[in-house]
Amino acid sequence: MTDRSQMPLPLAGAPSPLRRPPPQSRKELAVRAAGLHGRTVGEVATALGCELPTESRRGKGFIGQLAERALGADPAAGDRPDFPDLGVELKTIPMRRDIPVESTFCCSVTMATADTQLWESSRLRQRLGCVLWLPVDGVDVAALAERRFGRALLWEPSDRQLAQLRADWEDLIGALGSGRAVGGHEGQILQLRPKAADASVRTLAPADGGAALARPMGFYLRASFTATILADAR
DNA sequence: TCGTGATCATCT
DNA sequence: AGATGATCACGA
Repeated sequence: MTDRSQMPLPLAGAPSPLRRPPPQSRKELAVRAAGLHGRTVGEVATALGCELPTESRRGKGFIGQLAERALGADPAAGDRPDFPDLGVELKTIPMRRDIPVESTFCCSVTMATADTQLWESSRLRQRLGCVLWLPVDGVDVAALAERRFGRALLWEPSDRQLAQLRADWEDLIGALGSGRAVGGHEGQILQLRPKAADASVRTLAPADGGAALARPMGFYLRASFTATILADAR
């Protein structure tokens, strides 16, 4: 049997950006991710034939999508995990001296049904079942191409972490479900923030006695929580 | 248009 | 400086 995952990465100059085949197991995924350790964004982009964004403002999400290609994530996963067959979600995380710099977007909130959702079947619960964290160093030190992949961590939340997540989720979704506006200051390890193309976007959400238009929101993990996850593994 | 990939930029 | 709210790119 041919193991395509062990084939050398293609050279630059390919007609279109390449994507590696999906990994067949979590083990294989972990091995691939380990292979990125120490490589720069520029090296990996060249190997896959990806062009680097020219302005930093235009580069949002680039490293995440590059990592998806390098590891063989399913581009059509939609709101399923990035590796649907493995139940694994991929998150690149910008680091500064071993500390996460930013919060981590997890998923959007279906505002209209915020009053009837349950934790166990929630989008957040599904997406955080197993996460491959891929640190990327040099966020404020190096140009995009010089930033370097760190040591990946395949993580499943502990019972305690799951309880923390659930408690925050229930508080936050409960507030939305009751028609209350929620800002980023609420939640111990999770937060709700606006998530839309711009500040004018509105969607239908529960309101006192009915429904009203509100800003679409997304769940984010606070950087302080992500720091504990990554620190536990070191 | 929505959801996912995040980072940017302003305010405190 | 850190955190919150705003914004940019892409694919289905």
